[in-house]
Amino acid sequence: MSDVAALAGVSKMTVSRVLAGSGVAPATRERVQRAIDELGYVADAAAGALSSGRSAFAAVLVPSLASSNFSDTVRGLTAALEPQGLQLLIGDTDYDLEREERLVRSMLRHQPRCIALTGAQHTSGTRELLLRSGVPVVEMWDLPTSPIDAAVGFSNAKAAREMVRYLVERGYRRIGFLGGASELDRRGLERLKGYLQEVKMQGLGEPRVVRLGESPITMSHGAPALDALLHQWPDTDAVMCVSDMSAFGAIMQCRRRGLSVPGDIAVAGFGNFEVAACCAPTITTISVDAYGIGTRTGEALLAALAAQDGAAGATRASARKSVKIDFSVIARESA
Amino acid sequence: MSDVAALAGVSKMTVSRVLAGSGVAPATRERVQRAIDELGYVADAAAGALSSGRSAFAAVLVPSLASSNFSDTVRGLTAALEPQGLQLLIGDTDYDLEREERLVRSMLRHQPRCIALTGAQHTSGTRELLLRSGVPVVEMWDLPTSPIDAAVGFSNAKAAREMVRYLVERGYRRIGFLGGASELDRRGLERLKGYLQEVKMQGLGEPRVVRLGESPITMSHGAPALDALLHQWPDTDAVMCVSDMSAFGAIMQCRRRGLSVPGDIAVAGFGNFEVAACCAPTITTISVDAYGIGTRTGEALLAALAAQDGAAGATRASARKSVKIDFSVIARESA
DNA sequence: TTGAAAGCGCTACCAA
DNA sequence: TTGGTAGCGCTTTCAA
Repeated sequence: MSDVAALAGVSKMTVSRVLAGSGVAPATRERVQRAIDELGYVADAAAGALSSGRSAFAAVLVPSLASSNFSDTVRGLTAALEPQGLQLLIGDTDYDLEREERLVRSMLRHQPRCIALTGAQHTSGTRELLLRSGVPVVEMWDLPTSPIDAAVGFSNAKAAREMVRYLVERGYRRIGFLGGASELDRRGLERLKGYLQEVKMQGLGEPRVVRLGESPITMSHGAPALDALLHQWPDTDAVMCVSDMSAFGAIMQCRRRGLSVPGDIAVAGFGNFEVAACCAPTITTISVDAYGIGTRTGEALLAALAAQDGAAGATRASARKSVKIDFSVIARESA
Repeated sequence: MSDVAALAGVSKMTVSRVLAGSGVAPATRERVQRAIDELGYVADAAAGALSSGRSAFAAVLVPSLASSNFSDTVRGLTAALEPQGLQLLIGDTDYDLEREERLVRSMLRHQPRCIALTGAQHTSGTRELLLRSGVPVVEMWDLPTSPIDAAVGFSNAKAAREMVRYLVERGYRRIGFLGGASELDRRGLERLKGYLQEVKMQGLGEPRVVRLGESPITMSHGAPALDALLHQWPDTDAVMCVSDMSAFGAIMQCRRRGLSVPGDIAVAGFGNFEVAACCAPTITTISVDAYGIGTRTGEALLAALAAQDGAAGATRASARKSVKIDFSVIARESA
């Protein structure tokens, strides 16, 4: 920066002002800009952060980047935060709460302005780190009973119940559920819980649950789970799956077994992934606006930052609100 | 840090050493650690970076986080770099070279130790920024003719040619190609180029190419492209697709049209995505080790950093080597 | 509108 | 093994 200042014949302070875009005479500004371009100067963000006491980072933690659900959410966050000059610091927890804590600690070292986490469950260490840091936090994809700050999500249990009701309305009675195996995937467990509640409520008899393998749930979970379900309960007339991924795997397995979908057995998914719209048959599913969760989270984060800047009295508690995201059953061919 | 030092009854320097893990007497170390825990102290990475002149960041740019290809590569990079204490700074270029340049500039402000880019094509501004920064660079997923530093990838054209040869061996002659529409997706264009070369080489007559819509190629591109292909060349006996995504869409469309795969028409994909293994029929494809590209890139980056530390004479040129990643045709049911 | 000085929190370096 | 000092490259604050 000294070099730039010398070349432009101004002080470092003026260069700093040009970079920040604040009150500099147009002529001076242009001279400085020319010097910057000529030298290929790139300002050091670490020095700026240290000096000003505020970084330009926003931290985001998702369980998996490979899931289109979460990568859509990250895109939404990017869309909301990047125009405000925030740089995303993205971390992949791999559905591991210990790893989440390590990542939170590591990200906190960079003094992020705000942080977005996935889910309502975290280690006590994570909560403590976050609380101590004083950084605005938004939890996504769930509606925690005791949120750290704010939350943007929906009730996975309610969504699953809605799907059961949809299937019942369509005349299905012997409904199975594939998924919810892993303690790590709380959202999957919530969906299972919703299924169990509604099966009881509707008096559909004994629940028919096949718990699949590890998170994240992938397409390949679907086939063996369907086989297991039909082995134990051969008269099952509909299956709902914890995710469109496993629903797809199940449908392909039906095809291999010579079962028609939904003629012999109906199959429903969750998430409205691309495969649900493209598969033949198209897959009935729950649509959730993953991208919207990202943008809404971004907005909540920005609001918290604005509150911080504005009223010094704006307490953490005042920002503690939940944004409920809509979901809906998308009726397609498979159920 | 002063607070921690005071509480532990040592100097700041000793606290710094405990954090860095270097020569401190066990008793002192423990005392300091207790103080750290008690105060919930989290070191400021920006100050450390400024002081030491080196950050703990490794920058990564991929065209899209939603593609499992690239998210696998990011996982591989994480696996290689995180154990070395490097924190990934992940950016999503959205297949936009201008955006890539902006992201590179923005990341360079954080003084990353090294940077991984996707593809061989970049704006001249990007190249200049990178060259000037002096940071080790690895380009992934391609083998550039004039790499910036090092590269880890494969020839997408050669891979496509191998697929054409495979189809010819299987007796197909009237082979179409779906994809390669967007100038933005250089790897898709390379695959198209390989198809065209091999079709000529094998004397298969007029090429049958349907260029699909925008990047990234998704499942929904497959159906309309297949329709267009069969409309223009109804006697086509095999289709190769620029990606498993579109291959899947094409196969589902065949099903809707009552065409059996591969009986009436063979379909091949590219990338060995999960859907290729789970679809019925399973999809013949080109397998590329996306995760391995990530780990190999990470290793190349670490080697460059080690060289930097070691011999001061280690020039940029000395690191300029390409790592060739293997690919292979996975023969499955669809072709 | 511009400049000068102080200092952010840490680590490199040298000394004890 | 430990401590003191200097300074990293910026922004804040105040003065001109």
